[in-house]
Amino acid sequence: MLKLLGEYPCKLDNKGRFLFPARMRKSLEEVIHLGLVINRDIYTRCLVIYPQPTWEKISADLERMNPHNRKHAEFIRFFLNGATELELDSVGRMNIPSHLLEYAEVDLKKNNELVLCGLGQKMELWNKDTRDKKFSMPDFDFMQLAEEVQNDLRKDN
Amino acid sequence: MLKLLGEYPCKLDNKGRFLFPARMRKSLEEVIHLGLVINRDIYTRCLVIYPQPTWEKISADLERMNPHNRKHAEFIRFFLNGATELELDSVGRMNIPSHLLEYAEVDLKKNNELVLCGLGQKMELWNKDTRDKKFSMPDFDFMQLAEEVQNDLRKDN
DNA sequence: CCTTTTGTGGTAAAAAGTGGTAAAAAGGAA
DNA sequence: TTCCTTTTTACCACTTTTTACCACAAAAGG
Repeated sequence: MLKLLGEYPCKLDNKGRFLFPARMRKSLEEVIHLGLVINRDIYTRCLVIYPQPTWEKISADLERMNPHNRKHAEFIRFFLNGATELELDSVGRMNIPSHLLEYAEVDLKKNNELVLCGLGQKMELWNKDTRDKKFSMPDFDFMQLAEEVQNDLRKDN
Repeated sequence: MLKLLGEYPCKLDNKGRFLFPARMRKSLEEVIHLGLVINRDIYTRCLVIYPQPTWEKISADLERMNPHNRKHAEFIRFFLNGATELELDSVGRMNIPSHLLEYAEVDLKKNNELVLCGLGQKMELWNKDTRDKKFSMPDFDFMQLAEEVQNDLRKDN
């Protein structure tokens, strides 16, 4: 069972290739040979990287949707359009499609610093600036968020 | 059943590695081979170190959350991103990720003194200065805090 | 058809991380 | 106190990872 954790700073090289952090590669040892899929995150301006087994679960969910329902079809279109299979080269680099980089607000000319984060079964890839800004926003109050979430859980018991 | 207690002064070496105090290592004897997880504390600028069994309980709570609820998702993101598995080397040293050190206000250049405290099932790791300051704040009145907490307990019974 | 750009793959050097050891310091026991 | 053991510190050597380049092939443009 995958339990991806932690934050790893990383960069794009001058050709825009993304060097996958060695530590995270090790956490993925068991599954990385099956390949990775990268896609837009639905809710925020970051990218999500799924190890193949996780992606399969997501695919299964999509297949349960109704392609004749307009809303569902629309969602599926948008979602699948982003998704791309990724391969690492011998040094552990990969090419991220430019439309995805744009979505994540990454502009090679301005800034090549990214952050790769573990989220259990998947990973998130952020533009460092975007992420820093997000967590330092005045309306991001983690302590309050934590309290609210804890209360939600308590109610369920 | 773990009952971690006490305060231990400790330091980072010049490469930023944290030498786990020998006494605490002994208190952890039974479980340390399973590994440790370190994370940000939710409410204050210190780090929390969980022996694996404790971490598993926390993980179980997280899994009960709803990943499609935005608040929950946000919480999970921030919480899991901080967490990192740690291993001690043969001498009992470990590498604490730099983003966590930053969170705990530890700057290797300025100050490498830390305090590790036992808290029953988990441990807290503080920057010594931060901790000293906290306990000497004019608004930190331990006796009053104690009274309030005791009263809360009485109500619950 | 030639020139320029872009995408790939590779490599050498720099930087960071890892592991070990000797000596110093601290803690305990006699 | 003094001696002995354990713990910590300060180094050093080695390995891995990352960075910065370079070279080539394919594609694009004139």
